[in-house]
Amino acid sequence: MKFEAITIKHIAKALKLSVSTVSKAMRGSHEISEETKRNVLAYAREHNYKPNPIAQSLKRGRSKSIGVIVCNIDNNFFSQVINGIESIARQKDYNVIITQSQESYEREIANSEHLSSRSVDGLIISLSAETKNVDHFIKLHEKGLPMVFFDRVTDEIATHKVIANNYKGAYEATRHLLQQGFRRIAHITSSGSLSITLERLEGYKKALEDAGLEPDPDLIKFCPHGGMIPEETRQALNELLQLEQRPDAIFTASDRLSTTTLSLLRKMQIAVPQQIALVGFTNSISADIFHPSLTSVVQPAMEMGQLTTDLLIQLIESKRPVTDFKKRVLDTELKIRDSSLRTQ
Amino acid sequence: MKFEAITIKHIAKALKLSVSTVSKAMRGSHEISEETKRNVLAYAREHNYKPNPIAQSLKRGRSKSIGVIVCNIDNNFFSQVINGIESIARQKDYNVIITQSQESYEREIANSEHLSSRSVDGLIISLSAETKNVDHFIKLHEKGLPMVFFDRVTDEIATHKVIANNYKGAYEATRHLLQQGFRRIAHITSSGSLSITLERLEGYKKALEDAGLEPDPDLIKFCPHGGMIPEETRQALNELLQLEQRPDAIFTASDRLSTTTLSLLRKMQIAVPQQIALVGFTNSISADIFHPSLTSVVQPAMEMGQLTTDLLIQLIESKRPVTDFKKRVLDTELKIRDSSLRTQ
DNA sequence: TTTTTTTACGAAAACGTTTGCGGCGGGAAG
DNA sequence: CTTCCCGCCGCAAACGTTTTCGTAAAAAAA
Repeated sequence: MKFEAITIKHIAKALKLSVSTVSKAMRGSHEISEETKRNVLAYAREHNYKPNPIAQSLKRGRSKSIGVIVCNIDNNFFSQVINGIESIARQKDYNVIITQSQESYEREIANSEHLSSRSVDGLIISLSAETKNVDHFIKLHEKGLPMVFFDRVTDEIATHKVIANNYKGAYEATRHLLQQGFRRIAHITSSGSLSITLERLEGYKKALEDAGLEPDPDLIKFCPHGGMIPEETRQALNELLQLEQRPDAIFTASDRLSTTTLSLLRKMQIAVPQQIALVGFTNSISADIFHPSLTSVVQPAMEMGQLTTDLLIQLIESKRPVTDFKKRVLDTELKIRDSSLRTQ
Repeated sequence: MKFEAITIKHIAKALKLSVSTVSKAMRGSHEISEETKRNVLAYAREHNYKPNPIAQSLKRGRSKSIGVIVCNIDNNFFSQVINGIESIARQKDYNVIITQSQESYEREIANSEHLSSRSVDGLIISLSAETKNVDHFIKLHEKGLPMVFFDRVTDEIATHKVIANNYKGAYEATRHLLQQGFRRIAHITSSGSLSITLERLEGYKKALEDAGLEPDPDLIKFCPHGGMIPEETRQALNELLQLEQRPDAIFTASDRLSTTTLSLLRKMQIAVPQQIALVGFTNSISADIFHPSLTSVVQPAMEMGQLTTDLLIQLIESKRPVTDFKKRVLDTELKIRDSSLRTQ
């Protein structure tokens, strides 16, 4: 099954012109008479001519498409980011090719190779939880492939980055729990190799310290696979619950960890917030109908996607090599709901 | 900023061969000696040669990419479907280009034009709620562009379709409410022009009739924009609540409608299921931590995506025109949770 | 009128592949 | 000693563009 489109040749033949003339007319070149341009444009419009983007790509050496590597889209934070990416890309006539690493280092490498061999013009990346080594991206970056990181970024590559103010977001979340009177606040977080993990951890610790509390390593649990393996989260939670001094609140560091933790607590019949309070980083659109409604640190996901894409396209379209790289930090918002409120 | 890759020409020059020989060697042609093949393959591997997919596309007239049009990915049903699409596409070395209609007819048209002019080899489509007319797809289909519909399908185009058993899913959901003793069961659904809407509506009505109840038109509310406009859902719900005989249960027909309805009921302080019970079509991974946990009709979303993609690729790669089109119907699963349980 | 400039267009190469065909050399068959 | 065949490889065209360069004819300047 094939589907033949009209080409510049057909127009040339029909109008008794050369292909070059038609091409120039289509692009409004000054070396074509107004009359010819009108004729060509009219014919093109009438026959719904669209230049073949593949031929254009081959000629120009640019594909007008950008690749995206995220851990997974089945998650409100990332799907909102992608909404933002798409809106800008579309506006600037770029295609978006989305791939998912599922938090796997190997799949991240496979995706980056696939995308670059697919000749995307640039890459938007949020690292997988398993990733400890970014050589695969360094190699591509050295070859000149523009890339912008968001959310889970790396310091090893000099390029633009867009992140939320994770430190501040975590600080505020923890401070809120402290203000509510909780004292043994645990932290369930993602892989220790992720930038977001460290930043959020710092915010959490600082809030404790500012309240005169010493961060307790026993209360900090890492999930190396970012919660993609449910058992991982279950174990982290179990370890917390079996401490002699059980935590009275938990601060979870990502979307998936937050929902999984809430779900587990519910299954274990542990009342939230009466027995354990909960605050989580999440962009879930349903956080207000959770049981209990979940106090959340919300990231400006859509805006992050838009900003990231803007920066990437700037990079792609810049004539001269860019050396001035920005790290844009966007503020989060703490939405206080029931899961973190001190009862009685 | 450009990023030069190694081409067949470089290999040819290095090995003192012609480009055609290299090309044939790469593809294992029988008219090339084993030794030459070995040399070429070795050199290619060593220098990490990857054929330029754009040049291949131009030559072959196929782009090895498929376009997807869904209403929006910020929704567990669709993101799970896309997971399924991606897994098969990747496996068969196709790219996936995702676009969102946001339930808008105009954006759906714009997306279909954009994708087809981007020379995708085929289209995967779930219609927008606003769409009443599918001429834009008919035109593309007549030109020979392969397409497969899923979820929200149309009878006007003869091609493969993949849907859930909406009739049965709705029937079972309604019957479950009836078995729990509810009698005035309302139905909040999407646009009346959508296939899923009609099928679910039929299932709902049939269950009522089988229980000896007459479907009451006052209890059936349509949301022409599929719930993308929150006000729409609010109004539908308000109208139901203001009936002289208030419903004692609601059956919602889509992911977004379900979560929005639950959220509204909560804001209005209407106890679920005590005052009004709720069952909804939803693939939300968080349905079990909703307040109350939401009884859901779950669709096999991932499987639907996989099946759809399989069928599309069959269509794309088929030598002869396909005339035998299938409509695959997959069973849903009713997950009974708290929101539908009769209290006392 | 002759020369120069301008206008408007066409020819051809190039982007990186794939593929039909033609050719060269050597061994087998006549 | 010819003829034929076959294995192996290169030439060139093609996919649909863009772009450089060349060149007619018309217009302007001399």
